[in-house]
Amino acid sequence: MTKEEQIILGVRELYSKMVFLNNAKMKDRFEGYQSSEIHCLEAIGGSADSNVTKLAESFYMTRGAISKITKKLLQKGLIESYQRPDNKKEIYFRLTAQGKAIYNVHEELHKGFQERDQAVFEQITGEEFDSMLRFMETYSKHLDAEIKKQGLDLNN
Amino acid sequence: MTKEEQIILGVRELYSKMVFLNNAKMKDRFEGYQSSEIHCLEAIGGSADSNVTKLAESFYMTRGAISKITKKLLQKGLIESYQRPDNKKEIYFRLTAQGKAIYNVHEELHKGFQERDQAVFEQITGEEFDSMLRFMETYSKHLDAEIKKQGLDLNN
DNA sequence: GCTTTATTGTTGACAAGGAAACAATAGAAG
DNA sequence: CTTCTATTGTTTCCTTGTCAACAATAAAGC
Repeated sequence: MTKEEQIILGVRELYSKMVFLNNAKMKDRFEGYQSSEIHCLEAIGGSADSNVTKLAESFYMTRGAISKITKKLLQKGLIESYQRPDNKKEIYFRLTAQGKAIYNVHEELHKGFQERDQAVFEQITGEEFDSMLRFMETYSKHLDAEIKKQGLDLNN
Repeated sequence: MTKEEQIILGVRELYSKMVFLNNAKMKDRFEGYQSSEIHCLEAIGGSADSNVTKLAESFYMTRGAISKITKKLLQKGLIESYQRPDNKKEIYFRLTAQGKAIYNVHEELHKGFQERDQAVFEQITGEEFDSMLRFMETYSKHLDAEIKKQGLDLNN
C-alpha cells in the first residue's frame, strides 16, 4: 500500500467512526431531531447570514436537501428566516430562542466529545499538530483546484 | 477553535472533497454502475471470503444495505456467491471474470488519483507521514474502544 | 442430546438525499 | 433601460440506505 492509500484509508476510517459514534450520541441526546438537522442548526448558529446555498456548500449537499432540512427546522420553530430590504431573492436564517437552547446543549455535547478524545490529542506535539494541519490544508486546497478544474458543481 | 476541532474539521473537509471528486470521476468512468457498487466490488476483489456482514462492517453500513448492493452485483454478473460445505448460513462473494475486468479498470482509476495528488504527498517528510499515520491509528483505536464501550452496533 | 441464544442474510416500509425542472429575482452586457 | 444570463430557493420524482421484523442456521449452555 502506498503512502497515499494509507492516508486516505486512515482518513476514511477515522471519519466513519467519528460520524458513527457522534451521530449515535446525538440521536440519543436529541430525540425527535435528526442529526442532519442538528448539524444545520449548528452551522446557522455558528455563522451570521446563513442561507440555503452557503449551507449546501459547507455540507457538500445539494440545495434541495438543505431546503428540506431548513423547512423542518422552521416548522419546529428552531430557526427563523429573514431577508435584506434590498434583496428579495436570498433568504437568511438565524436561530430562535428555542433553537439557541438546542444549540447550547449541542455545544456541551461537543465539549464532551473533546474530553472523551483528549487523551489522544495530548499524545502529539505542537509540531506534529502543525504539520498535520498544514498537510490537510494543502491537500484540501489541491482538491479544490481539481474540483474547479473539472468544472464540477454540486448542482449540475 | 481547539486542536481537536481543527483536526476534526480538517478531516471532514478533506474526506468530503475526496468523496465528491472521486465519485464524480467514478460515475463518469463507470456508466451504469453506482459508486457504492464499485466500492463493494473493490472490497470483494481485495480480500478473500467477503460476506455481507464483513462488508457492512468495513463500510459502516447496515447489512440490509449491503445485501441490496450485492444483490445488484450478482444480477449484473460482476460477482458470484459461494458457501463452505460445512456452513449453510454464511454466504461469501468473489469476482467473476466480468467483475475482475471492472476491478482492473477501477485500479487504474486509483492510480490516476494517486498521480493527481502526488505533488501533495511529496511535500511531507517520512517522519511527518509516520507521525500522521500513528496519530490516525491511535485515534481510530480510541474510537473503537469508545464504540465498544457504548455497546454500539450498526444493527441495533 | 436438547434448548436457548446469537449470528447471518433478506425483505418491506419508511426517510433522507440527489437530479432535474421550475419560478423568481439579481446581475451583466449591450 | 432592455435583454440575456446566472443565481437562489423550492418542488417532484426517484434512488439509496436505515430500521425493524423475519426465517434459517450456528453456537452456547445445560
